[in-house]
Amino acid sequence: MDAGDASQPITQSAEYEQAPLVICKENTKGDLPDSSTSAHLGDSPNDEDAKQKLDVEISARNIFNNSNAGPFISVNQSGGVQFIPCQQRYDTFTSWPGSPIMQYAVHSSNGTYIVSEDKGQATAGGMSAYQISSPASGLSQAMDGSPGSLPSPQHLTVEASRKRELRLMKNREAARECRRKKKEYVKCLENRVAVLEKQNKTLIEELKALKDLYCHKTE
DNA sequence: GCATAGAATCGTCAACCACG
DNA sequence: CGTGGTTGACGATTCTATGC
Repeated sequence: MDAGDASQPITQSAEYEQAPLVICKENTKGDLPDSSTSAHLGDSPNDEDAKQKLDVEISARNIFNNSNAGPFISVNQSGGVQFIPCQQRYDTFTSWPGSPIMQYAVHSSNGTYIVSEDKGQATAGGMSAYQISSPASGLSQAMDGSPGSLPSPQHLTVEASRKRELRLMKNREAARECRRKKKEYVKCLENRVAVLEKQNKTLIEELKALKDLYCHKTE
């Protein structure tokens, strides 16, 4: 769509599909750090450690804070399992207390699981990611206990719980995607305003020039 | 450095809608 | 009519800017 075409009505779906023309400089916790932003580099932007830290942060955010990352679970050295709220993922991953030995993140698009075995390795950008099982087969069977047997009340409870978790996970990701699209839509509108304002200014100047020309001719 | 207000972001719920 | 996707609303949490 031509951003300068003001005569076309704006439909939400069309705008959502369009790539934003205005790239807003943002650096909020939920978004990836802008390369031009030095806020995360500390006091010395040229410092090598600081640069590496920024790379690590970008990697961590890419993996755990964007739309591809689902629920996040850690297993500590004593075997305890911890569910980590989405908002705490990034901080947890980059400054982990208690040295977890394993971390899991469900990959929504293909149902695989990302596994990090070593905090230091992962935060250094060398995170190992591989497929463990699909939720539809391995994990769900492990949770159900005995596939093929008659459903017991306990089984039904577990099944209901699993369904709820699945629904929550999907809705979580849907909300993320919805917000992303909304942001994009707003950016498109802002860009449209900028283009139309510029166009308006040009037309006003053009009109003024034509008026001057006309006045000189009639004199 | 600390306290605080406001902004930003997130997960969840509920309502709505489209589809099979 | 059940199911799943989308999105507004809400409360919780985190981040950021500002004043002291």
